[in-house]
Amino acid sequence: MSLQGKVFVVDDEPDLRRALERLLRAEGLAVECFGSAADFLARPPGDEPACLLLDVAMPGLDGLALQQRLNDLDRPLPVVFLTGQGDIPMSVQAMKAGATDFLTKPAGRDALLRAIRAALERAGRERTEQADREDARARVARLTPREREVLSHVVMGKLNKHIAAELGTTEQTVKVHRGRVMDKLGVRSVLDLARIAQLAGLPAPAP
Amino acid sequence: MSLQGKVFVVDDEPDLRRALERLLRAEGLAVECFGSAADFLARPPGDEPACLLLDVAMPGLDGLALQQRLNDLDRPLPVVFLTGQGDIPMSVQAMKAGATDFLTKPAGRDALLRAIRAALERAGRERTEQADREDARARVARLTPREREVLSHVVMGKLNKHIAAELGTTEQTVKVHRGRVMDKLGVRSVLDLARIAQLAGLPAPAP
DNA sequence: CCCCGCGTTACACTTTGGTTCAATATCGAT
DNA sequence: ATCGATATTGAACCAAAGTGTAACGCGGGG
Repeated sequence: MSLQGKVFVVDDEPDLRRALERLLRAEGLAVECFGSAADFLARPPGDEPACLLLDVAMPGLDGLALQQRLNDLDRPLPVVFLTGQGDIPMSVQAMKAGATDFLTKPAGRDALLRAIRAALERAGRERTEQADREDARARVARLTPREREVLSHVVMGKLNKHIAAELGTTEQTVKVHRGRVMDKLGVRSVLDLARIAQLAGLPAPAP
Repeated sequence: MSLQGKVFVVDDEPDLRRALERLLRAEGLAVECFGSAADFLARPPGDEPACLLLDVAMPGLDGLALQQRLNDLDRPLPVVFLTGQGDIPMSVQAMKAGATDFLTKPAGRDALLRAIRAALERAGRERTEQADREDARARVARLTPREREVLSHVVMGKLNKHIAAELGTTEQTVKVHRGRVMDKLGVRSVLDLARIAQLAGLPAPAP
C-alpha cells in the first residue's frame, strides 16, 4: 500500500527524466514527465494529490520561476527541487517559497524517495483542506445576499434582535433568514455555522 | 520608530560579534551577544519579542543543534543563520526546522538588516499568539474538572440534555456548570467559548 | 400575464439557554 | 470537627432560539 498520488517530473535532460521515471514507477508511483516548465503549465491541472520534482536550472522558465508561478496562480503544489548547480541563496529562496525539499544531484535514491513521499503526504493533507474550503465556499455561495449578511452577523455572536436592529428589520425576519441559512448549509448548531463561515473566508469574530 | 525587540547574537568569533553588535545598535536595536550556544542557553529567557542571529559552525553545540534544542524546549525563537562554511543540505535543514533566513558570510549589510527585521516581525506575531494561548490555558486551568468536562462537550455543539445524559447527571446540573464556565472564562457567547477552548488546545469538534 | 425566488412581517408555539435562590453531600485541609 | 471548595439537584422564571403557517410586495423570465 504505497502512497497514492502522482509525481510530475520537470527536467530538461531526457536521460535524467527517463531514469527518474523508472525509479519512481518501480515504487508504484504514477509519473508524468515534462521537458520544460511551459510544457507542464500547458497541462490542464488535475485534482488528484500530486507533487512536483523539479530541476532548478532549465532553459526558459527556471524551476524557481515555475514555483512562483504556481503559487501566484493559487494552484500550489508541493515541490521537491533537484539540481546540479545550486547554491545556498537559491535553496533558501526555494524553501522560503514553500518548497518541501531541495536536493542536489546526484541525490541518493533513499533521500529522493523520502522527499517525494513527504511531498505527497503534504499534497494529500492540502488537498483535503482545499476540498473542505471549496465545499464551504460553494455552500455559502448558494445563499442569497441577505442570508449571507445575516450569517456574517450570526457568526460574530450577536443576538437576533441586535442583528435585526443593525439590518433595519425585525427579529422575526432574522429568524427566518437564520433558519434558511441553517437549512441550506446543512447544519444544526451555531458552532458548525462558524466553522463553515471561517472555512469560506468570512470575517472572523474579533476578540 | 524602528522595530522593537531584541537581537541575540551567538557567534564564537569575538571580532565578528563586536562588528555585528555595532551594526545592529546603530539601527536602534537592542543587542545581546554570546560566545557559545551554551552561554545563550544559560541565560534565563525573557518575554520580549526577540530573534536569534546565529553562526552555524561553532565549537560545542553548533547552530543547528541550538535551533533544535530551542524548538524541543518549546521556546521557539525566529532564527537567522549566518555562516561562512555552509552547504545546501545544511541550509535546507535549517529552513525545514523553521529558520527565518540563512545568510552566507560575508553578508551584505542590507540583506542582514532585512532578515533581522523580518525575524523580529515574526517574533512579534508569535509573541501575541503565544500570549493568547497562555491566557486561554490559564483561564481553562481555573475551572474545576467537572466544568472542563462540560466545556469540552459544549464546544462540540451538543445540547445540554445530551451532555447531561452522557455525564450521567441532570440538565439542571449541566446548566449550572455551563453558567459557571461562562462566568470564569469571562465570556458571553458559545462562540467565544469555542475560541478559547481551541486556543487552550481542547479537542476540536469533528465535522 | 403568471410564476417563482427573494425579502419581509405577523402570530402562535415549543425547545433550549441561562439566572437565581435554596439545599444537600463529599472531601480535603486547617 | 469545622470550614471551604466541589458537585449535585430542585423549582421557578425569563430570554432567546427555532418551527410552522400564512400572508404581502417586488422583480425578472418564460
